[in-house]
Amino acid sequence: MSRFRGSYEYSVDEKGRVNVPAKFRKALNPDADETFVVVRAPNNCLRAYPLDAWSEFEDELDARPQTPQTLKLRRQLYASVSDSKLDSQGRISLTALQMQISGIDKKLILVGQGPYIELWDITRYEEFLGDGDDFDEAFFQSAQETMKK
Amino acid sequence: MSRFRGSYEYSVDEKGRVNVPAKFRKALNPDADETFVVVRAPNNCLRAYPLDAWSEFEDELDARPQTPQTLKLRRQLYASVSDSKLDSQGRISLTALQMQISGIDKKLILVGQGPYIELWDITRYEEFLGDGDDFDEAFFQSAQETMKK
DNA sequence: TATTATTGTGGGTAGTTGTGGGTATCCATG
DNA sequence: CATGGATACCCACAACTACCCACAATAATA
Repeated sequence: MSRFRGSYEYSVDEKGRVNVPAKFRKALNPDADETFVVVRAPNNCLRAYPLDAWSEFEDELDARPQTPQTLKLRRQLYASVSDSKLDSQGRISLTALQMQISGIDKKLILVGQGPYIELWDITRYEEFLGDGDDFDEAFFQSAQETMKK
Repeated sequence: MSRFRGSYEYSVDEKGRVNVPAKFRKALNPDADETFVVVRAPNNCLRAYPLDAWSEFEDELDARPQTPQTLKLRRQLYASVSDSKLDSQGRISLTALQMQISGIDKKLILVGQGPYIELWDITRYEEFLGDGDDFDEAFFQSAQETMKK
């Protein structure tokens, strides 16, 4: 399974193309067929899933009972989904909608989050993390959770 | 499992490379693929986990339900994460962000902490420890906590 | 204490990667 | 069929990374 770690600050060109860091490309599972699925995620950022991981998620989504909630979620999710194969220079491209939602226009940051990558407009990212430096607090809380096992 | 003991005072070069003490390299689990995952830790220091140990933690993190809280924690954690394979001279490299957070610029100390290594700017480390020698107190307090369980 | 081997430090260099453009091809539309 | 817009492909330059080698410092051995 693909695992992404580290954060990289890049830029989108005027055609909506984003370079995927070489490290991420190397970490990409061959089953993913060089393809990322980009989708909207909470806090107005984007996520890029390797195709194979996304397919699994889709299967799981299909299996859910069709309640009004899941139906709504499916519609909202799929509205923003695009799949994008790495081009010959190792880039993927974002749709206009995705750029609009995420506020990405020039500088962005790609953050490896284990099984997927998050894409943020650089300004929004710093704002999100900068809201009070409660890192230490969060850390100890998490450590506690882990220990519960 | 890897076990690191002892502390070593080294220096970062202008490219952000840090030598890993020979003793630590020998203690590294072969499963770690010569790779350390460096991440921010409490008190503005850094931790280096062997890849295999870090992966276990990631699996546990992935298994958690995606609530706003866990998402934020993940982001805070991953914001500073990098993975770094030992180069041909047995060094790992720190990112600009990691050096900024930890204040490491020239001299640093690597402290073996059992399953992981802590990296401190040498000045901050001495300040942190120097704030009153409360070793005895800490020793007895911690021993008591352990007994409670 | 002398000798040798190992380990830490500091660059230099070649290859890879990121950025920005240009050009061709395809598709929808008039 | 012609036109405009979008997409994919290709190339060139700049920047960076990883690799290599040399030297210094330390530790180990006799």
